[in-house]
Amino acid sequence: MSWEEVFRNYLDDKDIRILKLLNQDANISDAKLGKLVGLSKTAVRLRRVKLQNSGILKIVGVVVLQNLGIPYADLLVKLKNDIVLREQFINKLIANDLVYEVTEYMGDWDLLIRLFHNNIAKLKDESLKIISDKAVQDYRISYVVKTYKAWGKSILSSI
Amino acid sequence: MSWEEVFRNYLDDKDIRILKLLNQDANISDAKLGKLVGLSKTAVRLRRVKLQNSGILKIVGVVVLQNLGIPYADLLVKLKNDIVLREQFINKLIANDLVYEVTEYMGDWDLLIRLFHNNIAKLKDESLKIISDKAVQDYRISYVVKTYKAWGKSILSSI
DNA sequence: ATTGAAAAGATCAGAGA
DNA sequence: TCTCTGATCTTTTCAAT
Repeated sequence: MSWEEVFRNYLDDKDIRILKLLNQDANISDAKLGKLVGLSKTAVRLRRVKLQNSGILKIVGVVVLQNLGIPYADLLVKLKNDIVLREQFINKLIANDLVYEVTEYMGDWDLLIRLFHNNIAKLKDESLKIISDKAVQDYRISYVVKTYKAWGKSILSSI
Repeated sequence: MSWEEVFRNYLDDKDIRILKLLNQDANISDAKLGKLVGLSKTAVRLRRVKLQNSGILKIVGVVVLQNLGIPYADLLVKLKNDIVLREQFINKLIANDLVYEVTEYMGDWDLLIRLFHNNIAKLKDESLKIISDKAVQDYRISYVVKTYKAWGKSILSSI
């Protein structure tokens, strides 16, 4: 079962190929994309811009923390049943520069929070600071050893 | 406490500014970066390429699953203490197109696996298939409701 | 889809620290 | 030795047709 087979429900083959090629190499030009996909560069351009405007495709400059040697950790958090507190807490997380990711779950845990810091001691301090918020009911900390794959692609080999 | 203060231990000010600007907008040109940072476009280019070659910076075309309406989930997995089984399992995950992320932890859980599929039923099937591997000792499934922030930036507003 | 002007990308020899 | 600069040439982008 592949990428294409899932995305086929949402996009046509040419859009899927464009996404796949841009996932492999975000700097590929519209002209090259066109040759590979079988469209004029103008047509590719229109499709690409449409995908970007709809938020399906994002070209992102990502700092790979593990290649810098910066330690990071994931917090699993269970929140109290207070919508206002919950919203304030999430907004605080989004505004916090040291928070790399915030994902909401349905299930035992409410949030996954990924954060980073200079060293493990500071990482723990920041984690404790975050979970001391009154919106938090329970939590678990997991320190990251290594990320093998991210954004749908292996990040160990190649660019 | 900010981005810059953490990265200062690893990079100089100009590299940090380049990373930050590219994180905000991956399509900014070397010339504009140069004006903002105070370098010629050639100098910016050299720094950017160096950051990319060292794996610290990646410019990635990302498919934003939630903007496509594709459901995804995180599996927390505890592995058995068998190095060979463990390695085979991780390699299988990396090769699996439906697996979006694989992160290794130190702690109660060994792996975070993020995967996606057409619908929740298939997502569950694929999850069960993955955790039926003989390397797996225990697991938890968390379905994702929403991702607020990723790659160090809010993904709800803006590009 | 084609065109043309403006912008960006890529390369290089030489300056400067 | 390492980094920056400015000149030059190629390619891409982008809007108009």
